[in-house]
Amino acid sequence: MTESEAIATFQSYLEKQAAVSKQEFERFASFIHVIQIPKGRILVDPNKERSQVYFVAKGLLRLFATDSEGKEHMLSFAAENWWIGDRNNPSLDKPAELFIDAYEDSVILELGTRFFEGASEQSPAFRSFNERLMLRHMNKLYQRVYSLIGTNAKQRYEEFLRTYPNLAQRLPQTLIASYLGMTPESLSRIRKEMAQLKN
Amino acid sequence: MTESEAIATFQSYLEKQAAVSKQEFERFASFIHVIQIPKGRILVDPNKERSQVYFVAKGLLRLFATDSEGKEHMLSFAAENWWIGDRNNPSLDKPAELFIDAYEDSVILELGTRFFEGASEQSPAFRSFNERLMLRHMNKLYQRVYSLIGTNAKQRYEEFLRTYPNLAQRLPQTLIASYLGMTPESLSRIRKEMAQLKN
DNA sequence: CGTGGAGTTGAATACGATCAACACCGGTGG
DNA sequence: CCACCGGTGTTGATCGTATTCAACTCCACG
Repeated sequence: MTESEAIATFQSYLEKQAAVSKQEFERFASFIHVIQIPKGRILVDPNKERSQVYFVAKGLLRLFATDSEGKEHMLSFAAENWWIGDRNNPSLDKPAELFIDAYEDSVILELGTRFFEGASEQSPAFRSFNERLMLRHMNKLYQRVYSLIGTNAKQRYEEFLRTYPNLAQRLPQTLIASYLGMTPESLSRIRKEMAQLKN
Repeated sequence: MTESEAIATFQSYLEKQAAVSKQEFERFASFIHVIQIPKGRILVDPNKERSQVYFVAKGLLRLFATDSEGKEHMLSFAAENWWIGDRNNPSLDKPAELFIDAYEDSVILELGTRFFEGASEQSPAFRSFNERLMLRHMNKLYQRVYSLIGTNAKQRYEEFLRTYPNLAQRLPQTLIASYLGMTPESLSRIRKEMAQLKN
């Protein structure tokens, strides 16, 4: 995927989802920075400060934290037409460090403060879309908190399948398990049990 | 606490935190609706649609979900100078229902879409403060997700004590336990263990 | 007083974690 | 072409953390 294809993807996304016109888009397109990133490469780590918001044009990124023992915990992921990033307020103060890396070869758009300021000024439609997006994001997080404090491992996995049916195939079980707060072994057993009940 | 004291509290909060001037404030103060709510009263329930954002001038509110068995799960709470609400996108689609109630006698400000639109138009300072507020809120949610998927019950409680030292005294253990995704019995044992280690 | 909610404690249970062995596959290099 | 390897997932056995159920204490409040 070329840079201009990536930008075109983004433009069409904003046109459809946010009702941002082509003309408006062109006024802030210069703040966009396209990045090609190969599978496995780390995009953001807590040492090298370079924490922005990213729009995924192609591929799959993940946001995770490592604990004191080096174990990784999936906080978030993003495939095509999704956003990811810690939106400039990094750090889970704790003994945890935030990373973003590419789980597949990806093409992403790096969007900094200047982009958001520019776009919000140039396009009221973008501003209100961005606000709605953040609200939706917060609601998803509440949903996830609820399922973590209120349901067991099997229910969480079932909800995951309902919410992200497509990603369930694309992500390895290890990552899904981590996202859901369980071990890969547990997830494997849950899947086995579910498969048996089908008969 | 009188209505005008409540509004004055809010005004002074916005002045200090958001750099909103008194003059600006007066231009959108008319969209504010003060509510006195006694301990135990339900403010928002999934049936009666009346879901806004609330600013707590005095008292303590909690946002919780009930599951299919009627058990309550604490999603959030708010004491003085905090915000609470599901910001107009209700519903954890699931078999869960969202409620907000007063855990203490409270005085709160009801802030609807018209308030946010008005304030953002009248005061750029408010708009940018509101955006920062949402970012901070999202980061707190990520922090909470991390502690739920990455740490055990004791660590979660210790983190809670560090993050909300004041609320730890004000909230009954039942609610803290629910907030942290454990049973009251477990929390009780954790506290016992911690008290013994002190000696 | 007496009643009910909150917290504590104990015993038994269960869910999920851990540790370890193995199967399966896709890719790499001899 | 096959042998080997590492990564991913599966399965079993055991362990441990947290839940469940139940009884009891302690207050605050009527």
